[in-house]
Amino acid sequence: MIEWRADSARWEQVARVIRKRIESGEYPPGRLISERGIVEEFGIAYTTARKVTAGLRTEGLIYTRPNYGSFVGPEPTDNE
Amino acid sequence: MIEWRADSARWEQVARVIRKRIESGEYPPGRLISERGIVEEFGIAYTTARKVTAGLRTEGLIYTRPNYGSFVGPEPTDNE
DNA sequence: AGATATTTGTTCGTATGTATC
DNA sequence: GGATACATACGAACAAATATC
Repeated sequence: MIEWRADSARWEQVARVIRKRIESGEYPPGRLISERGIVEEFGIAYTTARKVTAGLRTEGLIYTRPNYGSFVGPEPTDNE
Repeated sequence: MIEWRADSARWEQVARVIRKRIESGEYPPGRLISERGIVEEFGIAYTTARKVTAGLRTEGLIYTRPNYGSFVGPEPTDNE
């Protein structure tokens, strides 16, 4: 369970945890936990979980295939 | 960008802009810009954007379907 | 082809706390 | 002190695309 801190937004704190899991290899390249999964695990609202994935996406740490899922790693290109 | 004036509330100033767009036909009957869209475009807080739609709703200029969206025009009745 | 399950996408509704004028 | 505005978060409903069986 996360001990929420008052000095940063919850979505940022959750993003930090997931970022660490990616960097440590706990979340290897491939499918990421779903947004609803994040809701369940961290006990946050869906709208907040959306901000988590949006943040990680902006960082380039994950990419998202619409209506399907998010993935750890760089966005794949066409020719492959 | 809106140049905020001190003589009226921000939500009123934004409502005035949207009202003009409706009356000019720039916003035709049908779906209105979302509340979050208003937040983005005008650089105001969500709670303030809520007051904008509330005001336009009170005027009867728009109606809102909960959890779905706001629409330009009169509230539809059941029998049609 | 069709039904189903899964997942993301979008939107409004509501509440709380903080800051500023 | 009250009104206004901002930031954040939770909750809920529904839409739409995708993959699977």
